[in-house]
Amino acid sequence: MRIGELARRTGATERALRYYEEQNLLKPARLPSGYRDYAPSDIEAVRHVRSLLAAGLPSHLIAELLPCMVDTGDGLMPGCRSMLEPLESERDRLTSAIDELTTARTLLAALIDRTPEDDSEYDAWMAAHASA
DNA sequence: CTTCTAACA
DNA sequence: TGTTAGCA
Repeated sequence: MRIGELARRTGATERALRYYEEQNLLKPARLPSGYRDYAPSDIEAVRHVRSLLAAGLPSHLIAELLPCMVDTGDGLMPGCRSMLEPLESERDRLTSAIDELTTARTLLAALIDRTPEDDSEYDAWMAAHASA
């Protein structure tokens, strides 16, 4: 399939798809016309790329990882065990990021819940906090 | 009409 | 990344 169809089917822009190729994340064949010719399996590959890129993984790591995921429901393909260490690092980085986001969300949620619909209780609040 | 490369009021 | 120009 050509770039337009892959873009439609993945939600990625054509611009992004060409960028992925430039980053060696995808290596579409070329039609005699010069148009990129993507394999059906690239649909899933693009989904993985978008997810991992959004999670902050460096493209070079994703580039190495993709071929390790090909044709595997779960684990990495044989010969990809060297990816384990960097992947564990990314996993831990995401765990920390999630913790920080959760803390921020909890703070915002509390502020929102404690805020009255209007300022009708403003005077009471002032009285309760009057210092001098 | 679709895709391509290159480039940036 | 968007977007556009100028081709094929």
